[in-house]
Amino acid sequence: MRDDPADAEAVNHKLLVRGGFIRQLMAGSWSLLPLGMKVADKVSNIIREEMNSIGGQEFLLPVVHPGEIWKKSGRWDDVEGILVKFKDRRDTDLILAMTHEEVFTLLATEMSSYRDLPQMWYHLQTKFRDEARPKSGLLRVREFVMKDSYTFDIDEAGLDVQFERHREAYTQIFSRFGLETIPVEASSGVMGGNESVEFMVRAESGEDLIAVCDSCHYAANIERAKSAVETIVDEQSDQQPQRFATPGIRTIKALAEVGEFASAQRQIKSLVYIIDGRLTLVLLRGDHELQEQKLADGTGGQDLRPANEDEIVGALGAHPGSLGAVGVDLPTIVDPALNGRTNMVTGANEDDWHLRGVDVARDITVGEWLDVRTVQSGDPCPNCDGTLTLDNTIEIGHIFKLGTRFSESLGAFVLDGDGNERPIVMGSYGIGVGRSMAAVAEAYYDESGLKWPVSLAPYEVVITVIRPNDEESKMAGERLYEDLGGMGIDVILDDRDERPGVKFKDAELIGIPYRLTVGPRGLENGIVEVLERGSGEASELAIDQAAEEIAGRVMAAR
RNA sequence: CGGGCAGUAGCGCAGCUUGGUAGCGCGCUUCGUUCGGGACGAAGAGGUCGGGGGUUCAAAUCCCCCCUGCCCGACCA
Repeated sequence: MRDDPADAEAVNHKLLVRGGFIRQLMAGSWSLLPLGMKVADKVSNIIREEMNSIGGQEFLLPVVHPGEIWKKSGRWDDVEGILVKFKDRRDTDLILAMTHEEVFTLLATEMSSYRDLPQMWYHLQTKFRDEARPKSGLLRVREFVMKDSYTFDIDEAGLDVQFERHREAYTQIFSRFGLETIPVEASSGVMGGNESVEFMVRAESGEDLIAVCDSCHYAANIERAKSAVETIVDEQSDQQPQRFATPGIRTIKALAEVGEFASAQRQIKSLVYIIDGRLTLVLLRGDHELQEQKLADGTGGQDLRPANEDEIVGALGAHPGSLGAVGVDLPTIVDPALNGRTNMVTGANEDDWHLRGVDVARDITVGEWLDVRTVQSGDPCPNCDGTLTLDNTIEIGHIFKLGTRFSESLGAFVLDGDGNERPIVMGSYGIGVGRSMAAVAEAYYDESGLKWPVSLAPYEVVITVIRPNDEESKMAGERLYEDLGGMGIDVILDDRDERPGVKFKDAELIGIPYRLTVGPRGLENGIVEVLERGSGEASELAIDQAAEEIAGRVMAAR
């Protein structure tokens, strides 16, 4: 294809489609073409090598599962929405696997002794998640192949070891992909594990924000990131809160314009949430944003949503824009950035009125201090004196300490050395194959097309025969092809009867790392030309040494 | 699920306002001339105009319903 597909926005989408790697079937669903298949295979094989090297054993589990085991694990109801459920001819509930904890755990029930542990099992298998909004080519899809591994240990200490092994293997895998990953603390979400680390790659099209410290190693997903609070010294006020009229003012911004005393930093933002059915006030500094995931994680709330207007008016007697917590007897969660603040401004729970002179400690009944604010770029690091910045990233791997949720619900117990029955302690670890391809595409490209690293390139070398009708050129090209192939190099011969420019453009679009140009002009002098796609560097090699020299370079770069 | 944009040949697009039976570029086929960075000429092939219904003598074009894709948001193991 000469043109980018019109409906593509993301780089990986444009170039992978244009270069003939993938084709779309429907939203979030892609076919791999032969070129895409070759890259996917290389991704998979690198993952296999590294998984095997840390003691992983490869399996292959089914994609369609009985609904029953998902009911047992509790996920049948937990993940409503993206989990696809259907029935077979016998009216049995079935699901399409979105991951494979249940089935692997079921297999683990065969083990009965701590002597069978530890285990590390993995497979590369299709997952289906009915995402609300697939997008950005292969970055966010509904059907995809994932390497997922699962570890089984007698105790937390064992889990820690396997978790660390995965962390190292993942770093190694991604570095072989040519990607620099940032491991970040992440929220475990519905999984409820106690620790999880995501591997993030910086990319403009990434949809995950992470906070990274510029001086220490602190890095965390925005859903979890913390920041230190800069000290703010307020003017003291001995006065009780005073009402003042604020007709028509409904936003922090509008209120801030009333005067310096009401600047956003000096306002208390009052949000109303329904957490597991309980109406709860959440207070933040005016210029801070709530991080809903932190609220969910911090409260352990399963079902959490903003209150609607009726609920708010019913509970507080005013509409959003005039809300406050002074004198209110409701569960109240307060962000620590408000700790010790005095002389603040907040809503009076009466439309068009606010309060000033509010002293948090004196005037507000704090139910719980909980860090629930969203970290902003420029915030101080929670660990050191550094400053946090926010980066757009792609999540290409995620590792979880699962604990015993699945082993307990599905009955995977073993006897320990003292003869006591104990639930197996589990971990689960995932890498998306297609997403890895997309992330690499997003990282390595230019205006001419893709620039695959040698490790993932569909072909390592392309031999471009300028004039395939010229017998000498043709023979030289074929000879090189045979020689390189014989040395185990992944090589393709472009002897199509096309004009040279067409073949050059195609090689660049597809992103093959080395191009050997064979033409009459070079052959006269006994040379072939070498073009490195990555650097754009051109050089010449004697024809009879070219194969060996290039093979050497390729192998060094693998 | 809410908001926006779009669906016409394999790809990129025009035509729609003002109804008259579909066009351009690239690609494709054949022949010729070419041949070191997306060649040129000539002759061709290729279309249920996303689907259904309606209005009309007549619908790509007007009206109604639906489907699909992309982007933003909500959502997100």
